[in-house]
Amino acid sequence: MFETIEAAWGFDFPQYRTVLHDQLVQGERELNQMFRAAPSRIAPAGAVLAVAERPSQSLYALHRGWACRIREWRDGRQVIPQIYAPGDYIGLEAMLLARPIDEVVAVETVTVKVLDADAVSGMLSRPSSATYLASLLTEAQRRAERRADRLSRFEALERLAEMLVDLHERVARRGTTGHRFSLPLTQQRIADHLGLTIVHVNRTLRLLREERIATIDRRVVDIHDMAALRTLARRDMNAWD
Amino acid sequence: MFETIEAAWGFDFPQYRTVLHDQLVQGERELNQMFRAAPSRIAPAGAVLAVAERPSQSLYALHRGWACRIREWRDGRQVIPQIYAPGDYIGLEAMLLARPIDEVVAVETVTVKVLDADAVSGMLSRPSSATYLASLLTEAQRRAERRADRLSRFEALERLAEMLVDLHERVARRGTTGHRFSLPLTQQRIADHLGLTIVHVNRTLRLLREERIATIDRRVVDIHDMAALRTLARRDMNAWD
DNA sequence: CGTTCCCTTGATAAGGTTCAACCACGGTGG
DNA sequence: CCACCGTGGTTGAACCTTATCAAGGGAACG
Repeated sequence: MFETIEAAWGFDFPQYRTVLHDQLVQGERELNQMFRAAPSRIAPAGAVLAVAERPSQSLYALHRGWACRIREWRDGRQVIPQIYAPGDYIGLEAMLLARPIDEVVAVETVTVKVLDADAVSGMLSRPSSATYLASLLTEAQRRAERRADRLSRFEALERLAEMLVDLHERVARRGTTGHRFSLPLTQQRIADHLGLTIVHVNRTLRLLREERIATIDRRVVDIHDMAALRTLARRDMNAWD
Repeated sequence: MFETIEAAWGFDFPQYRTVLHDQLVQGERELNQMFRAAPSRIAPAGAVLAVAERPSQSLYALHRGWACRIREWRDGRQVIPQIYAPGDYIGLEAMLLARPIDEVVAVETVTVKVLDADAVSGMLSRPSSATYLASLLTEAQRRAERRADRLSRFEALERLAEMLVDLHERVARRGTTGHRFSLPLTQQRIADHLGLTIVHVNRTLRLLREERIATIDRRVVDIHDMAALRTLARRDMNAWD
């Protein structure tokens, strides 16, 4: 067995970590401030918040409603790499791209705060907020890798359970208590997100319903047995939780 | 059908894009310079370049040899979210994390250039290089999402073909011509990367061999029919190529 | 009151895993 | 020099999960 490189080469980590931490805290504050001052907009269900193929160096903060990022395959099928809940930032991955590869669509009426390209550019030139943006990007990457991991190892029931647990946690963090929340996604969209067919999503939902674990009816999720759902979601398996 | 938000709200994009472009070019130059001045190290096959659970705010440039990032599940199985070829940067996703979730292992003897935590911190405080680092993170995220997409839509043969095409492109970009290259990964590792079992990877490799499209023998890849391989890899399907 | 989404269900087939065994090759030690 | 061992690769058979094809059903909206 080999030593790690750091140990072998005598690296050490001084107080750098707390310096970094301070930068992040300050950067977060700055971003929050800018969003507080930013204009707020309303977009109807189906509106395209950001277009593929067109630069959009602006950044959104989703304030109310749900949105999702949609990637279209050339064969017409779609992939939904990300679902945005209230409180999420939108546009991080497209911020620096000349040509984004997918679009963001409001799945119901949403209100968003908008930082335009100049504001984003300004943030990138301040060390604290640039570092904070980088940390948000890191987090986004981590999310993408979690999704990849689940797609490679989880089967349908587990994927669905994981999605519901995740979404519930995200809406719960914003204050909604209880085990019911609205989720304005069609089964087709859920299938596109989980890498399944709509038929199989439907059957899997029936399973959850029959086992009295959770139901999705007319865009409303009801979690009846959170413990069972979490077990299915295998929150104990991953390395990160 | 709805207009896009930008159109509806009258956004426009001025010369910001070229400003961004200049920043990126300069940032890339700066990072290259720092790596040129950075110390070079050799690590043997099996060496752990970065440890999970321990902060490692340093950045590596893989100069020679292959490495891969390994994430361990609590049930003992492993996932390989990324394979590093010569020329790749290592440690981007862990750069800002207090607690990385996976480790990077050299799969053969490697030489790497190392930027320590202070150097990274310094880059983050310069707008141009901070922006460039952010763009590298964006690219990393994109790669992760590509992987997720393939896992959700490709079957075994296509995944394997895609991997071979991708790796070939990456070694070819560094000057190696021809359709043969060394790939020091066991079938188990390939399986962990593609989300398959070792048994099925083996069978799929046999298929590629029987069809005279490609062979992997004793850690050496031979691509006999690049056109067929690219067709299998469905490079025409994605939105981004 | 018809049209249009979206959801639901059955039958069948394809793709992948699991289990179990065997093979090949490169050490290592007697 | 050869027997032994461990790692990694190979193959078969049974089974399981999911896709595909096809058809119907129900609710919302003009």
